[in-house]
Amino acid sequence: MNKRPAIEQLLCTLNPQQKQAVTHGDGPLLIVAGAGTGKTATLVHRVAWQIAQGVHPAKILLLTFTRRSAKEMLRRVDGVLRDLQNATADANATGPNAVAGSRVWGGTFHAIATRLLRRYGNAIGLPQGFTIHDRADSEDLINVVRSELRLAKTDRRFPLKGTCMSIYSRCVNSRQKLLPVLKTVFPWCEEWQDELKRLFDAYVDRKEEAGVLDYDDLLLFWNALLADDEAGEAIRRQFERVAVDEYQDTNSLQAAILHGLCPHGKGLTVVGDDAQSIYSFRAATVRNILDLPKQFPHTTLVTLEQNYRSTQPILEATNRVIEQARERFTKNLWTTRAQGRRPLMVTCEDEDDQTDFVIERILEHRESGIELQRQAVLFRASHHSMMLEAELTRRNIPFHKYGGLKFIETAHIKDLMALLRLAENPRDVVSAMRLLLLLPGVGPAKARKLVEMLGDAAGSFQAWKAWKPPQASKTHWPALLKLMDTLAHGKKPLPQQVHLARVFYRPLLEEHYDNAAPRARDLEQIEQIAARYDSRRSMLSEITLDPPNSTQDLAGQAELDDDYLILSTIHSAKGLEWDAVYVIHAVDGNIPSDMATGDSEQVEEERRLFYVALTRAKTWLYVFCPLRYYRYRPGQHRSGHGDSHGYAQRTRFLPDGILDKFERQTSDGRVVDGPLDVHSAHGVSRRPKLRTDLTSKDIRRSTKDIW
DNA sequence: CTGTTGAAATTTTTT
DNA sequence: ATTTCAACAG
Repeated sequence: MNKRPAIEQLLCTLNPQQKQAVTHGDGPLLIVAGAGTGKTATLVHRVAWQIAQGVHPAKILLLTFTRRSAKEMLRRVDGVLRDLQNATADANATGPNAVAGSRVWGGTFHAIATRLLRRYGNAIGLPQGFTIHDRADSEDLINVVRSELRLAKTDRRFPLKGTCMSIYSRCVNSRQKLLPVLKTVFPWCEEWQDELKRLFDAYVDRKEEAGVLDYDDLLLFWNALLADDEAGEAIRRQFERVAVDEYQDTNSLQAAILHGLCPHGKGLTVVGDDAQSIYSFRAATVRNILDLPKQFPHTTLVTLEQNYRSTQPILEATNRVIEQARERFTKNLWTTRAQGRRPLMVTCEDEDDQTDFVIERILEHRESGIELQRQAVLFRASHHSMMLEAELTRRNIPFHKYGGLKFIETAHIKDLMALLRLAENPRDVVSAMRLLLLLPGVGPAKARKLVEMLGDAAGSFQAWKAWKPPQASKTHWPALLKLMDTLAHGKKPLPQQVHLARVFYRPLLEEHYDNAAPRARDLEQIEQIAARYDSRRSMLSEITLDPPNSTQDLAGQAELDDDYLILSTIHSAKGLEWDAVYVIHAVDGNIPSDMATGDSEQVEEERRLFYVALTRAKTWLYVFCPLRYYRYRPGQHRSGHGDSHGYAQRTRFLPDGILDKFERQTSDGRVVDGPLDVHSAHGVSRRPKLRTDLTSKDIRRSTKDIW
């Protein structure tokens, strides 16, 4: 087995720290990797190196934060392996392609959990065909229980379903009891402790009866599986090596799973950056990464500090931002990309101004050779990009938005999915209720009755044959019976099943929603992509675990050769990089979000979030601060604009002391030198009009008149 | 029992 | 602006 030359070749592109990480043996390894330090490359090479050392690919598990990064990593692992094989081909050292055929296991915790539970689930009494509830479904089910327990109408207001779900989820993911969770995270719900307990008990029972798992269950059951003597052992044997990306954003339950996978840390590699932990709202805890060496005493620590992404001026600015953090982060990022401009802080008059300026700059950069795909606009909350989206659409600039409301979460898609899911799992009460309530003349009472009938008949839709539908659903009902009968057999090819469901649903769609036509087109898209899945079951789980962001996303390759701009929430931008990055709405109240200024822990997380946004930039970085925000006061008539507005403050994460790391401009192109005067942006002549005829301000004015 | 209407409360980030 | 809840008409 003489693979030395090829491997040496593989390693020569790495710096000494990266090399150390890649060639580390099988003791527990913690890689603390600052932003842009080649963390993905290191992880990919490590996997390749392990395979070259004789570990079978199928025995390597790669846990990533998103499906997107899983795909990217697997692609790159394949690439490196191919290189390796080509290099060793003549030495005939690789043997009969042990490698090319079988792939590394890769995916999110939830996706991997699903695969393992389908395979080993019966060891802990899980039905083969369990369906998965997304967040909204889980809330619906908890709402059913909530009203059954008559918690909905108490004299004092009981927490809403979303809040209940958050509390439950927090308990599961942080592996804490209800009371401490209430005390620390939901203090205003503390008085409901007993009721919440009853609620959660009943909720768990209902999931069990329905043969359904929610997101939290996927982790919970995976963890339970590892505790099972036989199944746990089988899984541990299956994975000799486990690597986890973005470890700073894992929670206690996920840490427990890792412990179950690698009881003594053998074969475990963990990568992360404590300065980039931004998911505490999902019960992620930075303690996981900080305490790993305590958990596994023999842990080797490797720190990556050489940044390959950004220019020196950008790094200087971002380093200053994170230095302000209450907890000190010891890494000091440096780069050899010395040349480059300081990041630009642009003070705009208002959001319209910001929109115009951002678009103008994007087009300029594109003209100078940076295609749209290599540019991204980042923002704190999904709706912050609404005006920009409207303007981009108007100007026919293609864009792709990540984060925010998912296409899959729209009502009509959920309706169709509920129908398919009920066929897959007739015990899925939430799906059944959703479907039945669509029928005219059927309300909660009749729907509940029908669900009960279905349950008594052990999920056979024959049970509905005898039921007499209300007048309004005379035609729908027989059609539904026929449809469910066909789908339940599951004999027909999947695209045809979706087609039948779609045809049945069409009239209901028109009855329930105003704009039926575009919605119907979305459903056609679903039918189109159905052919890509092996089975209805895998289609349903994959779509709930990896929700496509848009129909374009679903369509997949079709759009790929077109160039499009990236819009993304900062959270969704994690781990990615672009040549030009525009951070918009960098104003107190947005960054940090008003919702998160309660305690300093939260503010610190918002700071890291801002840091994540800034460190996405390779060459060009823009930060925008609109000064004036229009206030929407319902009831008060607004004539024209400017009469009801407020002034915003630049984000507190860019205090005066670090502004020298930025170039500063107002949106009319003037460079500002002295301390920023809030009013300096006013009354100055506007810069020349853009190449298009109207500015967004004109548009906004015209839409105001319609209201 | 269903479907509609109006008033009141809430308003982020995601697997 | 959207979601939730209670009250009322059919």
